[in-house]
Amino acid sequence: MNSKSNNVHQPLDFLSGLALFDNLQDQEIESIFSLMKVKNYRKGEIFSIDLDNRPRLYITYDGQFKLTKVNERGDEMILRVVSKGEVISPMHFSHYYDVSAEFVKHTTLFYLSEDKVNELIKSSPLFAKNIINMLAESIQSLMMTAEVWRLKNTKERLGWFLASVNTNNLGKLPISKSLLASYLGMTPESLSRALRKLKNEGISIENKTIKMQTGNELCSYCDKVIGSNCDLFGSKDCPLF
Amino acid sequence: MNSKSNNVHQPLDFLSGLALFDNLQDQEIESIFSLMKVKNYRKGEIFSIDLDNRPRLYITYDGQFKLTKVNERGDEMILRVVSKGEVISPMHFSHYYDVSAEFVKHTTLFYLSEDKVNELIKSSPLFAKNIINMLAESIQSLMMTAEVWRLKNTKERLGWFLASVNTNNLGKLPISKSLLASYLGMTPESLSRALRKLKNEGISIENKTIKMQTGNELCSYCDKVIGSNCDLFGSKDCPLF
DNA sequence: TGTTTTTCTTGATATAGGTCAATAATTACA
DNA sequence: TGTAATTATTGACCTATATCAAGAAAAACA
Repeated sequence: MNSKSNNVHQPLDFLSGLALFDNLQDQEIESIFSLMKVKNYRKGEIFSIDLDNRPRLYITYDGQFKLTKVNERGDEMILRVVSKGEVISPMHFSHYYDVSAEFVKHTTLFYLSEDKVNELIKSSPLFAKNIINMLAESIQSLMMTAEVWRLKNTKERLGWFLASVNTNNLGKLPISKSLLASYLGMTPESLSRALRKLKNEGISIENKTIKMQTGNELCSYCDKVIGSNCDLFGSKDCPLF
Repeated sequence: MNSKSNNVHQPLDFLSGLALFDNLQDQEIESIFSLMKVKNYRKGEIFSIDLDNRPRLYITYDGQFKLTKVNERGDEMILRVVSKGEVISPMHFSHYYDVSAEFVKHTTLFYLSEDKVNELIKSSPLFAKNIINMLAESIQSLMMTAEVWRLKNTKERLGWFLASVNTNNLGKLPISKSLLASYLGMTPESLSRALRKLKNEGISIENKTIKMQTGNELCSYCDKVIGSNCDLFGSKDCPLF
């Protein structure tokens, strides 16, 4: 990748902060970085990940996009919202599985070809372990999402999402309400009604920030996976124990 | 593992047929086999995969079980039905994610501890690649299931499942109707009604076997991922192209 | 082979959440 | 700063599928 010499460190620092490069030496990361290509996408742009351009691994250097699947009727399902620092590897999906990336913000992606990734896996057991961890996280997140869709009603789904945002993003909503509705598998109308119900329980959103009356109202929507990086987790005040 | 010397080859042959051991040498598989433990489960038995006994990788030597998640209200969601030859690796789930294995048939599992698996990953890039493939397949299957639940109605869900059984299991239903209903996220009543609608389209089930009037009625419920191992796939008779 | 138990099917009814349409609140833009 | 465009909210209504209850069919058992 050709960058001006004065800002070449910025993306390198960025990469070494990612779990995908955990335990790798700086020079190793640097050599991987030299194999990467960059691509920019404008807000609103859609990029179909199909047979032609899938076999890759993408790293989100900046921006945000949603990974979606659309059926014949035009109904859309959001598989994942991918933000800065997150990795997706469509190279690990079936070659016949068509998904689309729809960019919510102006986005810069770094990518590695399937072959390069597989070479790295072969040559570096540490990198292989990081890839395994990344896939494992993806599985965990898909299982959680499945559970949320299947076993929770609209209010519980929203509560669950807010609880996770509250522990992992300091109460600041990372996405718009309509994107959230779609991500949670409901209409904006239902999200609005769910929000009203939560307001009765002391939970509200004021310009993209979660507000609570006493501060622990969302605990009843938490689970052990999202709660595991909460300050209260496991303490006597945590209702999960 | 201590087996009688005369039937020790049977499980070894079984293991070398698994994708998890692709490209590994016989002696390598043998040495992995010697690290494995066996456990038998009776039909109906439930085994909770939680903090205490999760960090493992399980191989289903024989039988069948469902991997389920239950919520506070007692609603159950089937994440996966695991049959002979299939592998699950709860060691790759979050340590706080509680799932249960409920045995549908008498089942024999082989397992490896998390540490052993991680050692193998470190020492064998080929094994690491196989683990990656296994996780990737798991991701693919979870994405498909999510799509089925979210974007298809009951009739379409059933049609999709039957189409996949038809290409991958020669039209023989691998599970009972009530288990199927639960797997497809509907009640047995809804499954029954969906089946009646499909009968009008020339698709029916007669003692656990799919019957069709002309033989291609299920094609309209197929998708590229399940269709990719169908004889018609890509031909002029395949409606997906 | 008959009897019990389980599984499946059918009909009647209930309900969560979708759709449609109108209005309100934001945000973008000139 | 005002106007247009977008996004969010509310209410009325509708529909797919769950629930409940009864009966039929199939499987298990003795």
